Amino acid sequence: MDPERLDPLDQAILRVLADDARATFAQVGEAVSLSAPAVKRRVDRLRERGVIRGFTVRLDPAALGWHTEAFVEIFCQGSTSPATMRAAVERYAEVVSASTVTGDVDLVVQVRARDMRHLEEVVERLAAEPFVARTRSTIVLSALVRRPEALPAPDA
Amino acid sequence: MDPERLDPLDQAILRVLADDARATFAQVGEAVSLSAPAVKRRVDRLRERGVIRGFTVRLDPAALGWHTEAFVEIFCQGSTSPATMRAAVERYAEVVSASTVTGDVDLVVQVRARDMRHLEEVVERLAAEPFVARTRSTIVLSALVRRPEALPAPDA
DNA sequence: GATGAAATTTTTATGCC
DNA sequence: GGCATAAAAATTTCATC
Repeated sequence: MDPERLDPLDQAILRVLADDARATFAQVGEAVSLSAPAVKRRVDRLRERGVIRGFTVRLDPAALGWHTEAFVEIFCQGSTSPATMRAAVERYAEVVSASTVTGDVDLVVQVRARDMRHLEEVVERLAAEPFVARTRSTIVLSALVRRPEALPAPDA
Repeated sequence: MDPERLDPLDQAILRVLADDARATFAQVGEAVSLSAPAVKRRVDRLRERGVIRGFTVRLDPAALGWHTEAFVEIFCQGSTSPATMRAAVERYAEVVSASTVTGDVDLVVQVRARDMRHLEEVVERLAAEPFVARTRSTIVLSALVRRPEALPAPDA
């Protein structure tokens, strides 16, 4: 799973790019004491290795019309394969994340909606999926921390 | 909250950048039928407006040493302010997201850890926070969908 | 095996229409 | 918003440690 460990320079580069993925190679290089070409070569290699999956934009959900968020816990009927759950849930533009979990709940789906009315509609659609026995929703009141980007793990 | 609605061109640009934030303005322009300078002006404006908060890198958690994930539900003693919760939870490098929620639980914290041993240690640290009465953890078995980037909301 | 300096190509950033 | 241009950055080449 860790074919080659990331050296401290790679980690530093990733931290800079996590903060600003459009920083120039020269800027990253300045932060980590490396020349622009050296940074580019390391970034290219991190992409080849799959450590870097891509680059994306961080957007303000509210500015895009998403004013409501919730965790929808789903209890499945009988045994449903993760592949089935995934295929179903993937089709929802409103689904942020979906995870199978331990415990009495089978699936936790994080949903974004325009408003309560929209959220209700999404939950109803989810509840109507053939493998869904029952749902339980928890509304997000306040998003205190949102840090989706994985950073190099702190040392043990 | 929506000072000016995003027109379809802005939405298209954001979708391209969500997929590849390092695409050149010319590439984005080709996808949305606009010249490179026109794209740049719109992107600059979207940043000024705060719709675009920044650019970041998508990394493979496993390649970085994160092999375990969990939802830790936290019950608070008495009444704790969101600011207090936030300040506490923010200091954890392992915290991906934290949200105050409706229902019997007060706070849902999404945690990433190197392994079960590390997760246990993080949960113990959280449980020892002064405002925490009790925690309940749910381990993520399989991450079916991970789509952190907010995209333009589908029309009503 | 990885780096830095220099040369070349491409992109970005601006002024103008 | 497009076009043209100057400035900056990315990318390639090449020599070095």
